[in-house]
This record gives sequence, structure tokens and C-alpha cells, in this order.
Amino acid sequence: MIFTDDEPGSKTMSRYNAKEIEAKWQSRWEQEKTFEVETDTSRPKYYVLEMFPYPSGNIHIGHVRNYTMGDVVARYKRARGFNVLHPMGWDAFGLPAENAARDKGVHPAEWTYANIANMRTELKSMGLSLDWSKELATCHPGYYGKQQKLFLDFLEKGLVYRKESWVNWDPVDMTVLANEQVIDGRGWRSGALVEKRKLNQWMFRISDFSDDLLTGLESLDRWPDRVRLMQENWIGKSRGARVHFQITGSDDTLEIYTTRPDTLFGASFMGISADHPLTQKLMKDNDAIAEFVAECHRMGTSEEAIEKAEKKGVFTGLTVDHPFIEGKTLPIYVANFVLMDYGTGAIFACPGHDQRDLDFARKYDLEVLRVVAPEGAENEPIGDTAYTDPGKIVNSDFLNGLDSEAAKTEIIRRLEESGRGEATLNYRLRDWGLSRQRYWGCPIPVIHCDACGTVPEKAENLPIELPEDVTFDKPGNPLDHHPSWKHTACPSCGADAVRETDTMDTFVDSSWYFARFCAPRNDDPVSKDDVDYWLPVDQYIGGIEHAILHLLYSRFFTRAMQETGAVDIKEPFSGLFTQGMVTHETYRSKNGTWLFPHEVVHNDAGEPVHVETGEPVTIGGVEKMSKSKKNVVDPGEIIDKFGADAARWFVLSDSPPDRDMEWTDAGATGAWRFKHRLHRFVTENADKAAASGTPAPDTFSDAALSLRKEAHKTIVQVTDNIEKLHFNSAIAALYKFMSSLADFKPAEGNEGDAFALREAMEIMIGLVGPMMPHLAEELWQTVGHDVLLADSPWPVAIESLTVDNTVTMAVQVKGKLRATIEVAKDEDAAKVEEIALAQPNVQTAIGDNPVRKVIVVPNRIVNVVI
RNA sequence: GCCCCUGUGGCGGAAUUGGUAGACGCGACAGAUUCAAAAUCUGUUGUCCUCAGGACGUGCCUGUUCGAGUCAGGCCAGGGGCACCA
Repeated sequence: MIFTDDEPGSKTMSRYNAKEIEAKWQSRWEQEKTFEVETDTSRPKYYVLEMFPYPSGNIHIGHVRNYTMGDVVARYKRARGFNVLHPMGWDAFGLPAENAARDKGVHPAEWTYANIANMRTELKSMGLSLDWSKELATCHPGYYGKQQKLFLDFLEKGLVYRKESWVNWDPVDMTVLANEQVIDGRGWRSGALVEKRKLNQWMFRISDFSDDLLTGLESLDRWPDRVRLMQENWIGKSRGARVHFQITGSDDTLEIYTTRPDTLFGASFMGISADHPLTQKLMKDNDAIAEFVAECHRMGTSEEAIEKAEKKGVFTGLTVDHPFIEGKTLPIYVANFVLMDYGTGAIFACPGHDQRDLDFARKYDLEVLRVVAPEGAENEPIGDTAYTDPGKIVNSDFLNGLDSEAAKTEIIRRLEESGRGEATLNYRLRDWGLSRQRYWGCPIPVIHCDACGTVPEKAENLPIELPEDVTFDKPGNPLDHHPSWKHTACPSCGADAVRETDTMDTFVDSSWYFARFCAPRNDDPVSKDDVDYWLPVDQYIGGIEHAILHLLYSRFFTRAMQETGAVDIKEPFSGLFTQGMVTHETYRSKNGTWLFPHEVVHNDAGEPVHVETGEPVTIGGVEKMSKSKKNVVDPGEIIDKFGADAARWFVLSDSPPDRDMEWTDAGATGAWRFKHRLHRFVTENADKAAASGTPAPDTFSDAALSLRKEAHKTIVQVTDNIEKLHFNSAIAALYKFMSSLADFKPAEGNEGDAFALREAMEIMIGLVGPMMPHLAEELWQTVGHDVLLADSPWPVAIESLTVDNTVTMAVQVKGKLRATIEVAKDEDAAKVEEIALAQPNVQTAIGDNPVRKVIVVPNRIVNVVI
């Protein structure tokens, strides 16, 4: 067993006992309240936040990676003199608690708080520099009561409204289903065919902020480009036209939105959504339409389901007149691919230039006409693929010969001139439906009164707490079933009234917690003085899976809170980092069942076998860790086996933080070895080093000078790497520095050597500190410091030691490396060229060819062109 | 289906952002130490060839450039998101 930190009977093994030492420093930090912070406007602040976890029961390696990254930044910024806010809390409402209640009969609150207690212990064992005094849980009335206040503020400002919208409905369980609870169109528990159903829902007016959320992205220069791009696409600003089509033989018009008005002459039919008012009207006395609408409602509410479904429709019997082609009419179809939520819920279809329209047209044998063509393809018919690129307009009367852009402008001019349409901007972003028909969420603080309608709860009555005595044995929302909870008096007229029994989407909880952390026990939801100091979050870290919804909702909430005066800013997170997932090999036993990594060992022949039965094991692909495939490692076991420092070190090393990392025991062992190597070196060499505070002597041996240079260069590199969150590169630099440090043999009695050794050891300890904080504290003490490393400043590089006066330059002939030369830094280009050309290998490569040109890039490369 | 990302040795990855591809770690191999093993230390390790040298090489194909892992265009493969999972 090589992983035991204190191997008995081993003489060479260091006596570093991770468990003891890690616990020791954790309690020291806790006693001294090292990481508890207060608003202090005299000091520069830095707010580091990792996305708070859902309390599922145990932390997983993904959490370890996420929180370690944040912790490195937090500890580093502290060392750089910032007042660092680094809080932790729990995203504690949500479905899993209700599932546990239903499956195991345990109350959601009990289940959640037990999970929190366990995860808190696990997180604490990681040695994170968190201010635990600011801990919060969204399921606590102290949090969600304030959220209800925010809701009322938003309501007053007109940022919330009610509207009918669609939900997935399980007709057997009589309950609303989340998209993930709909499997192949059926309820996950009942197996019943899921229907779409309309419910009255509360909505946030996020779409009022579409343009602001879009332009705001430009200011977020410390966000990954891809996240900004994803949000930009999600908001989906488009320029297009609204066109009013006359319904043939009627005074009514059908209003459509299109981004391709240039293809209007290629229109062959109209598509309207199953939920379009016209459809709703027609289905009353048309069974075929009614049947088709019902079919559409069985499709599920996700955009993915709608897009992937076969394109289908039903003819309404109505046609519209083409606005520019005299006598041409276009049939109106109810079509399953037209979304009521986008544009006007109606389109004109041009099969030649839109793939969905083409699929539909082929199915129903409708006309397909080319109206846009690339150069030379004007007369080519459209095959099975729509031509969606821009090109030259053909078959389009007055648009012929124009390019797509000019045609758009021209046709909009003509539409506006004739009053049959106008240019318009459209956004894909829809309002945010926040109502959930569930128990374990924040109650929406409004009351329905027969006389007064919908009335907000009085602020002094907050929090509206969830009742504890609920059961989950009946389908539907327990709040609705509760005998007394929903019955109350109308705050306005005092008559008997009923509470709203819907609770809020859990995304609401996570849309303002970063603001609450600034003063988590404050009476108002948000403490102005504290958020003015701490916000925005300087570095936010979390998974890429939140790139759109959570981050967009938080940006909306911050704007909404600005409107209610709670904050003065628009953007909550000035820096964002999205870390990759943790993956692991998968294993299957002989009979095909998944196995945990700890159930697999290698036999003498090196083959993977089951630890108990000895039967062969199949090693599968490397996949995202998931409980169903059992390819998970338990952080508790890892910390137990390797120590928190080694676990932290390993999740930072090897893989770049924004990419997926594979968990391997071998990698963890490497981290563990480094920890011991460093510990052994410092404990064995501390007495050879100069005493703390000894001034630098005037002269140094070559070896000492070279060690000092490497030490100071390492400061520069590690600092730069941490600033850029390139933790893996920082660790590579430290490994390299460790080799040089271990190679350094100070001559006895040599002052310079003793000084260099001490300096290098202290630099090493300081730089390792954010990653392996326990070991670093221990060694910091070993080399003679009383002050905690956590309270000590970051190592400072001496600039003169970080630059070399010679550089190695590559010499290429025709782009191929032929030699390297050592020249003075910033050497004159002519001199460099002369030296380069004098190299025998260079001469051989040039041969008899005339030298046409020599390119000299200072301090980098020489390229001889022949 | 739509949007976004990623692809470099046996493996994880590095590359000052267009300038010596493979830093650093893992694994493997060889040696030292040991009664022996573990641990530790030292060295070698992209592929191929006619091996003091050279050719090839960053998923595939084309291009721009004195020079491409890096830029452009087109493919292929894997992953994330798609509004009620969090």
C-alpha cells in the first residue's frame, strides 16, 4: 500500500501525515477566522465565486475541481493584498428532494438539510479558504423570504406578469412534468402519453431586456467568447419583415414574420402554428385540424423535440393572396414546425430556400421555385437540399438581378409603400416562465381574491413559509392539497381568498444569491452598502452547462434589481470561467453490469479483473462521471487515501481547466509523490538554509545564481499562469522548479548558497500555497515562520534575475530547422544573420543555391530563403 | 434538427498567440540502491530510414505565408446547450 501517508516501519518514507496535518491547519484557519471578511472600503476587494452546489448528498470530483480552482484564485488574491470574499451556499430547492420524499418517505427539508450537513463536512475537508460565516441555503426562509420580497418589488415595477403558457402534463399522475421527466413522449413514472396543457403562469419580462442583454455582452471582456456567442445566439436578434397577407375573399389578414423577405416570390404556402389564434378558431368546426392540433400537443414542449419531428401539417382550406403576384394564392397549412413563441406564429414558406419548408413541400407535393441562385446556377432546379446561402435573385419580377441584401431592402421598401408590411426587429428570447407546480420551491407571494383579483402579499407578512406537514402520496402539488395552507384573507379587502400554490423555478434562487452573499443576514434582500463594495463578482467559476440559462437569468435579475434600486450595476459577473467536466474510464463485468473503479484491479498478468470474483472486466470508453455508469470516484475516499492537498493538486494538474479532465489513479499518485518529494526536501534541508531575514550576500556561486534565476522566473510564470487560470501550466513550472531545487547542493559554509536555498524554498512554498495550502502552511512553519502563510504576501520576483542576456535562436533554411545559435539578447540583425549563415549545417542546406532573402525575427528565429 | 466547443507521442497535455512541435506529468524501458520488494534516485523514450545524419509528423483535404498546431475554406469524429434537471 503506497498511499498511506505514514507508512509504519518504513525508514525512507517521510513522516508526513496528511490527515493530521490537514486537520491541524483547517482548525487553525477556523479558530483565527482567517477567511472571514467584512466590507472595508479602504481596501481593494476581490469577489471569487464558484457556482454553488445542489445538495445531492455527496460532493463529487467535479465539485472538487470547481472549488479548488476558485480556492487557488481566492488564496492567490489574498496574498496579493485583496480583501477577498469567497462564500459558499446551497442551491437547495428542486426536484430531487421531492423524488426522495416520494420514493423514500423522507421529508424534502430533512433530506436536504442532512445532505447539506454531509457535504459541508466534505467540503471542509478540502481546506477551502471559504468564509463559512456567510453560508446560505436557498430553501431556508431567511433566504427565500427575501426572494419573495424581490418578487413583490419586481411585481410593482411591472417586471412580472401572468399569462397562459404550455406545460407537459401527465394525465395519469395528474401532474406537470419537467422536460427530463418526459421520456419518448411518456411520463417517466406513469408511462402515460404526455400532453401539452395550458396553465396560467407567472412570467418575468426578460424579453424587455433583450437588446440590453445583447449589447451588454460586449462589455464582458473577461467572459469566454464562446459563452458570449451562445448567449448572443440565444437572444437571437434578427432583422426581417412583417408581412400582412390578405386572406383570399376575406377582410382578414394573416400576419407573418420573416428574415428572408427577399424570397417572397418563391413562396408556395403559408404555415401557422397549432396554437395560432386562427388555428384555434378553425379547429372548432374542423375535426382534421382539431386532431392535428392534438397530435402537436403530444409532441412535448422542448424545441429539440419539435425540430427533430417529421415535418407535418394539415390544410386549412384557406388561402392568402400573394402581395405582389396578381391572382396567385397560397394555401394556409397548420404546420408542426411553426412555433407560436417566435415571431407571429405564422410564416410564409419558401421551399427553395429553407430546408424545413422544402421537406414539407415535398411531402405535400407543393410548388418548389428557385428565387436565389449562386453565380451560373440561375436555371438549376432545387433538389433535396434547399439553397440557403445568399446569391442573385431570379424569378422575382422587380427583384431580379439584385443580390439578397439589396433585395431585402427593396422588397421592404415596396411592402411599406403599399402598406402590406414593414421592416422589424425580432428576438428569439422569450419571457421566463417561473411558475412550478411543486412543493419544494419558493412560494410565490400572491393571493387570489374573487373580488380583488390577484393581490400581492403584504411585505410585513413575509416570509410566506412552506408548510411542513405535507404528504407526497397523492399526485399533484402538495401545497394545493394541504388542508389549510392556501386559505387566507385577501390583503386588500379581507375576504376569504386563496394563496398562489405555485412555487418559483429554482433558477430564480440562483439568479441573485451572489448579491445576497454580500450580506446574507441583512433585513432587506440586498444590502446596498455591501453590494456596492463587493459586486460585481470578479471571478465566477462554474460548468459550461450553465452558459446560457443561469447566466442569462442572473444578468436579467441584476438589471431588474437595478430598476428596483437594489443595486447600481447591470452585470453581475465581470469575469467568468467555465471549467470542463471530470471523466473516468468505464468498466463492465462479464455479465455486462457496470462496475465501480474500486471494484476493478489488475491481476499478475496485468489484465483487469473483478476485485472479488477475479473474473475478467471489460474496459469501456472514458465518459462523463455518472452514477448510472458507476464510473465515479468518491472524493471522500480520495482525500482519505491521498490527502486533500494531493487531490487538489491533481485536479489542477495535467488538464487545462476549461477542458474535460480524466480522473486516473496514476495521475493522483503523481500528485501524491510530488507532495512527499517537496515535504522531504524542505524538512531535510531546512537546517542548511540561511536564517529567516538574512540579507543577500554580494556574491553567489554559479549554481546559486542559476537557482535564484530559476526561482524568480518561476514566480513570474506561476503568477502569470494563475492570473490566466492556467493552473496546469503553473503546476508544470513548479514541477520543473522542484527538479532544480532538488539538484541544488549547497556548499557547506557558503553564505550565498545558504541564502539561495532559503530563498528558493520560500518561493516554492509560497507558490505552492494556493494549491496545497496545508502542506505549504506546515512547511512555512518548518522554515521558521510564525505568521500563517495564508496571511503572508505573494513572492515578489526580482526583475534582474528573470532576464537572460543570451538567447537561443533557431536557424531555418527554407522553413526547416538546420541549426540553433546562441547570441546576445537583442543582438544586431546583421550580426545574427552572419552567425547564422556561418553554421556548417546551414551552409550544407543552402548548397549551391543563391540566398534570396534572410528573415531575422529578433530573439526568435532566422529563416534563410533560397 | 439548430447553436457552441474540442481534436497534438502509448496516455494527460505544453507551445511567449504566425517563429526550434512534444515543456511538465503519467506509463514503459534500462541502471543505481536493497537479501528481496516497495519507496527513492539517474538515464532513455514521436514515427520511420540506408541511424555522427536524414525523411515524415499536431483528425482529414485545400489554401494564404519566408515560415502554420496556431490564420482561411471544406470535410470527419467526439462533447455541451436547446427554455420545467441543476
